[in-house]
Amino acid sequence: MRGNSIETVLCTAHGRHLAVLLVRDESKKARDKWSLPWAALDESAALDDQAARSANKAAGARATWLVQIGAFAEGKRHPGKAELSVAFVGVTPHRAAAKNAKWFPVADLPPVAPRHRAIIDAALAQLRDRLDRAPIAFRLLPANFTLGELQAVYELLLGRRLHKASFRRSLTAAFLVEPTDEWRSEGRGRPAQLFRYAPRKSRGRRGGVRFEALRESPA
Amino acid sequence: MRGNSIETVLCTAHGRHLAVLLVRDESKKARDKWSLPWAALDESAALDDQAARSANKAAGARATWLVQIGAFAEGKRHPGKAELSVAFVGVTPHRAAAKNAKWFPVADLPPVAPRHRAIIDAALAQLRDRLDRAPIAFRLLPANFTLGELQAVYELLLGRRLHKASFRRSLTAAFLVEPTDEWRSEGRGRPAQLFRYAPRKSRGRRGGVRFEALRESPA
DNA sequence: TGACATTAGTATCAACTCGGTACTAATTGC
DNA sequence: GCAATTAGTACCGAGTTGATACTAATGTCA
Repeated sequence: MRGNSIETVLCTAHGRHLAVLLVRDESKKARDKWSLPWAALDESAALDDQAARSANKAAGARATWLVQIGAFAEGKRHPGKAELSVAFVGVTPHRAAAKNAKWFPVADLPPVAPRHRAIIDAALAQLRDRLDRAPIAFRLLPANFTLGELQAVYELLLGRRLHKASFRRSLTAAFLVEPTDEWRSEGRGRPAQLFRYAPRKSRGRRGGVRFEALRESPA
Repeated sequence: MRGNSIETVLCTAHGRHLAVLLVRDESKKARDKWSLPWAALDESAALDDQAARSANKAAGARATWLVQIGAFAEGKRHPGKAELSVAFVGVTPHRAAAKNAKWFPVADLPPVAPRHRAIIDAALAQLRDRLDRAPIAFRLLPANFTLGELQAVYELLLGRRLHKASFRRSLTAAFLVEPTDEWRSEGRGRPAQLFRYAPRKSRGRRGGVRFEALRESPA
């Protein structure tokens, strides 16, 4: 193959782990058994649509959020020997994977082709980076969720604990969720109210400039 | 041409305008005279290096910050008929453009190929989006700059006025700049002290989650 | 030369925000 | 009923924000 390919890093929250969907690569033997879902690039269709279709086929579920993260050329050992790989990252609520596919916790991935490894790393970095600009955490959860679950997803992706009262104050102040009249009893303890993602747009951004993030990667 | 291409959106601050570098497309006649700097993709070199070289050649100046923004396939009328365009956005302090190249204010761009138009729009959106995560404003300015100039760049890119005292408080609290012993007298008014970008890294991010940005594009 | 306009930079303060601690609420298990 | 457990809230001190108003240093022009 001398053309381009399209690959999708589909992520979900699986208990206390963030998981990535990999598919069994039937064309190979013992090593490199797993790879990202990929397909040869079809010049006649939009990139987004191809990625969505590819994710849907591999996971058996629609990606509830999906965005392109870029083109990758390095790491020659691409499964299909594509010159250029256009990569996407997406999320979906957790459910069982389709045939020949499996969710792997990101901390415990099997070996994959070097270019796929680079794509996965970039995808996870983007997921963290865009967490406060795109509704990633909300799309990772089912339509109705408890605020505890939402906070757990944020903590999972950010890798640090958050203050419960502050988290809820900010959330309600942003008018991003609204309560349903359902409650979920999870064994012991008081039942939690279910919420749904229902953002109300605001006009224009307020507030000052936040420089703190610049101290992390001051290239 | 049936391969891939690489294009660079190089930006600078030109007075009160944000400007993009376009090059004269010699192969065409009256219409579509201008296009983004682009080159056929060379499979043997890293994407970043090719983009840096291309920007350097077109502007006659090094891009002080450069990052890939993705692959573009839509808008068939690419100047070189490339199947896929890998696009980069970069910034550079303002200086005169090289031969056959010209800085255009973003509000007053000449007609370009549809794919190039899409790339420019995406590049500017990324610039705004990454302003608080990458040192874009600092790289847009010369090595030494006044805090007034820095604030003006932020206001230009954000499209809104900022509060002077708050801006400076946040900036010094983030340990991103340090004063030089130079002062610049800009005609009338008190001279301004020159600063340089000299970030001191911090360990780990603090603070809660900011949901506000989610209310802008609640897809 | 001195008032004045102009731009740089700082001080003060009230309102707001954040995060720690400790509380109340509703459920299960014994 | 009572302890244990999880959900959700109240309070409060510390820190941050942004409006206003101030001081500082220069050029301009009478």
